[in-house]
Amino acid sequence: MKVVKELFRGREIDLLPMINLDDTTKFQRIVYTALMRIPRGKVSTYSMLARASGCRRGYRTVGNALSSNPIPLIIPCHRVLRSNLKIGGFSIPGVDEGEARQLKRRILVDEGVKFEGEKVNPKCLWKSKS
DNA sequence: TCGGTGTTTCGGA
DNA sequence: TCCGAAACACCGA
Repeated sequence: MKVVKELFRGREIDLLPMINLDDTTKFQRIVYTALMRIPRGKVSTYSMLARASGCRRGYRTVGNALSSNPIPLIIPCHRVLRSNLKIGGFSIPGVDEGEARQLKRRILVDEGVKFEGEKVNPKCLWKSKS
């Protein structure tokens, strides 16, 4: 948990190589890689990740990949929102769902993402095409 | 083998 | 504009 704190205090992550991708599928790796490309303070959506992964209708798979991500929070699954800019679901094993959602929002705020109620500021959206 | 998943998109009314 | 259905890929029972 200490590491996690450090992560969101502004330190960039070089932990990607540490992540064992052997247990992940090809599609998941694509998703994770795309996720890592999201800069701090930016967020993405399931749809965008799906597009980035090559499958326009792979959003469900993306959600599945995120929910079963090897290292929650290190893989910035918290930067993934629904297409309507709402948080959507977020759960961490061993953490209450409500707590996890709060944590997610807090992390995003800490990273510079601006919230408008339950939604995030569209300006904080990260576009793979830029 | 089957159904569910942190959802989205598309077509018809 | 709104509602219903279908959709890629993958995981667990």
